[in-house]
Amino acid sequence: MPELPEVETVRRGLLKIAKGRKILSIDVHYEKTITNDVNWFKEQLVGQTITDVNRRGKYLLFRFSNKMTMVSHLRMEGKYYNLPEDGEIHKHTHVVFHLNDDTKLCYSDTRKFGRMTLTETGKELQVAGLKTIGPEPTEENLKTDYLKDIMSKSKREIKPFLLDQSNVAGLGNIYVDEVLWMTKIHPKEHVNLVPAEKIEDLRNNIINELAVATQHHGTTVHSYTNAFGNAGEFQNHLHAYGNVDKPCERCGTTMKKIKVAQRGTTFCPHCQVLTNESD
DNA sequence: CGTTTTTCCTGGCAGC
DNA sequence: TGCTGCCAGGAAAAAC
Repeated sequence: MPELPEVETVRRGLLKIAKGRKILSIDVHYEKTITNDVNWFKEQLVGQTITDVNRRGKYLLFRFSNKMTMVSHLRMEGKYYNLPEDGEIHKHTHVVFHLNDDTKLCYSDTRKFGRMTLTETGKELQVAGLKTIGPEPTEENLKTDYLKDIMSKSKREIKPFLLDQSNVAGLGNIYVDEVLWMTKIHPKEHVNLVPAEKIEDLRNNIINELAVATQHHGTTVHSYTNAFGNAGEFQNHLHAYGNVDKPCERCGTTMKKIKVAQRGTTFCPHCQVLTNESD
């Protein structure tokens, strides 16, 4: 499930194989992937050149020469891959962009959750999701005071709070479990009860963890072939996610898996304790 | 308005 | 073997 480090890895791959290429035609095999009218989508993009690919949170932003932007979200299993023009597309390929260098850029998505939305460049922040997106998890954009402020105003459990992209952009199930383990916060802790010094710690851990995971090209959970974002090996550096029944790397206590807000959640029951249990 | 629940999907796997 | 049922999960939409 691609989170910020994986999406950033995909973006860098796309720059190499798509930037500067012109779209000759587009095949759409599953119309719901495109949230616009499909014919309008094709009319706008055929003949245009991909000038750049940017990212905001987990959203990819394809820039085109006609001042249009395609917002692409991979959700659970969306992936881009490229083939020679005469190559056979894989199962679950929903959109194919035929490019002017005798290749095609393919989008496949087993669970069909991913979406593409075309909009005028400059108006992409009006697209659902981007309209309410929170700050990027970087030194410059994610300030401790901001986190302290929004956390003081909410009584939600911290796991769904951090998964909510309107609070902080880019975190998903894997990295939320990681940063909560690092910061020693129980995933069900209510955010208004987290002490100030832990909020600063949490903020630093979020920024650092996502940056380091990006350096490792992200985490590969399932192995895919011919898809970007599958080169990552950060799964070898995870401390919580996927470590159920293993000893905590800090204290040796057996890691537990529970459900928090409908999400599978792995944590250390010794290091990560609820406030009302410890006092 | 803030928060929780439901919905969208398919492959994989447990259980019979 | 083949069937049923359940699970995984990001975020929009609906419900509360």
